Amino acid sequence: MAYRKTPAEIQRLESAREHLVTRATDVVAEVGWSGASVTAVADAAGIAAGSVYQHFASKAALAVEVFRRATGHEVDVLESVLNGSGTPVERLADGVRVFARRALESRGLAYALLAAPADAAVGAERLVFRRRYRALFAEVIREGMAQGLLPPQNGEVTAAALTGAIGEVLVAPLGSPEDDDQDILAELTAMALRCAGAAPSSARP
Amino acid sequence: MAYRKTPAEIQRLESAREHLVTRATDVVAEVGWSGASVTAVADAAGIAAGSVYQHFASKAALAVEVFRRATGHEVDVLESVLNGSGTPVERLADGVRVFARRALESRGLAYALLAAPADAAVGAERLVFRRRYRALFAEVIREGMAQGLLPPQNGEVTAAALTGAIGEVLVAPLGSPEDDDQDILAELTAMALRCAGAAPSSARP
DNA sequence: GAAAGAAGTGAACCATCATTCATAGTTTCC
DNA sequence: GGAAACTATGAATGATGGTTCACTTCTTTC
Repeated sequence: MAYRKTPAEIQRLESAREHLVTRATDVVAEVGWSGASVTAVADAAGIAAGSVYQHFASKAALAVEVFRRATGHEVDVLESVLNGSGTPVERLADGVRVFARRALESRGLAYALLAAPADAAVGAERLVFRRRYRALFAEVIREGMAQGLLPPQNGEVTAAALTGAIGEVLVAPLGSPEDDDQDILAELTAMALRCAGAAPSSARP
Repeated sequence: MAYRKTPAEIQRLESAREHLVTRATDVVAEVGWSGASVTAVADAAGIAAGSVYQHFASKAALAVEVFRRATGHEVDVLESVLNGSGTPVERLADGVRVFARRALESRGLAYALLAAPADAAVGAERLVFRRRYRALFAEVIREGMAQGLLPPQNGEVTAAALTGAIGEVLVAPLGSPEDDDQDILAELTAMALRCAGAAPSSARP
């Protein structure tokens, strides 16, 4: 008499939700938050608009999930690089490089996550993640200072600056059309090291 | 028979428009773009909602005017400082300091202009002004390089980074509550100089 | 296979605001 | 003073897009 979801059914629902989040992310990457209406997202996922509400209480909740998923992944990657091997300065350079490369490889999504106008809930979430980025950078800078590789400074300020600087450089339609991503990457990394006060060319080759 | 606006009438209309822009700016500074509905703005200016359309073709046009007015002023101030007296490095430091101080003095407005979610027209305008900030910084950096005060670098990238870094530091609710604006200002300026690669303490005292 | 419980559907609903417009009020000019 | 030209008003209008819900379709259980 009692109806209980069979494991297969639970699995199916779970992957339907997953699929929705994935496709919603695609839509956001392509047309930005503003273009990602419930209808558009539902269409992309191949379900009815109403069905979105089987998985999420509101559009905002879905948007937040999309943001968390994508950004969380980037934070994890950055964290593992920043806590990897090498001197703090080398790790900082690697972190910036990896972060920027990934962003340049999927510009649409990067723009949506970093800068595009978004609804309030996503905006709030952005602040949370910015703080996490900042904390990660701040820690490496602290280590660099402790080891005498970086000059004394307010690590929080530098970390915030790095976060902002990287975002701006990646998002701004810089100078000449397609100014060669390789160049941008190199310049950005060099800038980040200067910003933290690293001695010139103390980074990994 | 013909009706011609008398000078006094023209004056009255002009200052009504002015008053509207001013009050709209206040509203935006207080509650952000999202809270600045036509009704709210009209109320603040003491006129009816419909009257807004005597002065502006659309809400977006008013928003753009508010943004241009406020941001244009900041750009002018920055420009005059960056083109002032002293070495390029000193001027860069002064520019960052002045810009940041002004932003900290009216945080609400600064946030609205720099970072707050805004409608598309304002977003587009923001890009335009960001480019102007970038150009201003880039010029000083170029001069610094020419005079051998700054190391070789892609000035556009550094300039974009500075723009982003300053914005982020100013907008982020940094670390400890009220971390003393004076400190933030000093650290931010120091960071900017490092970022451009200036030799330590080559700035004005 | 049939009843019960869920999930899926999509058209209708509704809230929010920007915008309009019929009306009222002002200013100009003879 | 009064006609003409214009400005101000604010309630009504309309567009957008998230959310609901009566109904259909699918799953489970016996």
